[in-house]
Amino acid sequence: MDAPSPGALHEAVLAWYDDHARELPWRGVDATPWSVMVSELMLQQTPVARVLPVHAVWLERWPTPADLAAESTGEAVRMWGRLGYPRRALRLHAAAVAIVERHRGEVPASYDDLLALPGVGDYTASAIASFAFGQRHVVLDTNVRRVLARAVSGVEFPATAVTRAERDTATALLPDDDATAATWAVATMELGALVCTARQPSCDACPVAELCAWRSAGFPAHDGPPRRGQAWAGTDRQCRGRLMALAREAEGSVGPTSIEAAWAVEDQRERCLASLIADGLLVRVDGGRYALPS
DNA sequence: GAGTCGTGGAC
DNA sequence: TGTCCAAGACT
Repeated sequence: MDAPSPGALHEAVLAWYDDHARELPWRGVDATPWSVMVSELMLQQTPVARVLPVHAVWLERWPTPADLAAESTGEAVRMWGRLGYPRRALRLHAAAVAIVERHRGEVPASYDDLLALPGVGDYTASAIASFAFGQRHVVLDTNVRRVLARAVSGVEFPATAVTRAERDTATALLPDDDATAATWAVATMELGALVCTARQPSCDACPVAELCAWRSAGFPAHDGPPRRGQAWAGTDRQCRGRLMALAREAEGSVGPTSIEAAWAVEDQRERCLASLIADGLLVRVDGGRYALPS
């Protein structure tokens, strides 16, 4: 079956979004470019439900980039809590510093300026420019990629990495005017997050089911390389996570007894401590103790 | 371009 | 129960 027409897709998805969009703090009337930016960094590889409480605490405490920039990186890491990938907290802090230094404390509106900030890649720069500033950008996150793969290309999952053809498809579907393009971006993301989900899509509730190329093809199963899962038990990531949890929860520094109890394998433990220090997530203090950077 | 980097909920 | 996966970035 041919790919659905852009006009039909737009109408169906935008109408659905108008009725089904979640009310999220970074979408509210009091959202700021900074609150949008904080949400985007937190949402990288992290579900909305877990971001909500941390985002609220962060914006209460650091309502502007300058407020965060004035803090220690260790405090940012501590307040990141258990969101995961704590280097994002460092990058957000570094981005706040850069915003103060280069942009007079205001989150920049241009894609290029955003892309130059730490922790901001193509997706995040496009998302901030689109959601916070109402600009027209291709916003290709995992949700949008899956929606387009199914509805337009007729396959269950997109390729591992973004392809040229995929970006061309998304570009061709982008509405012409800024405001509609921005709503289209958030609407397709929402559709992927709530309806066109990875494992059990709710096609019965999908506004584009009648237009969907994957559905009309009979839901062919994924035909690419196996999507490998992420190993966890016994990995450096697990070890680093344990060590960071110790440091976050400590009043001051953490001593060797706690550290050795947290991870028994010595060479791996030492390697991870070294990598955490290299990342700027930990510092070594006197007496073989470790702490969040002050 | 493939590996690495946390965490926890859902099924 | 173990597997999958969640608004990616960086090297």
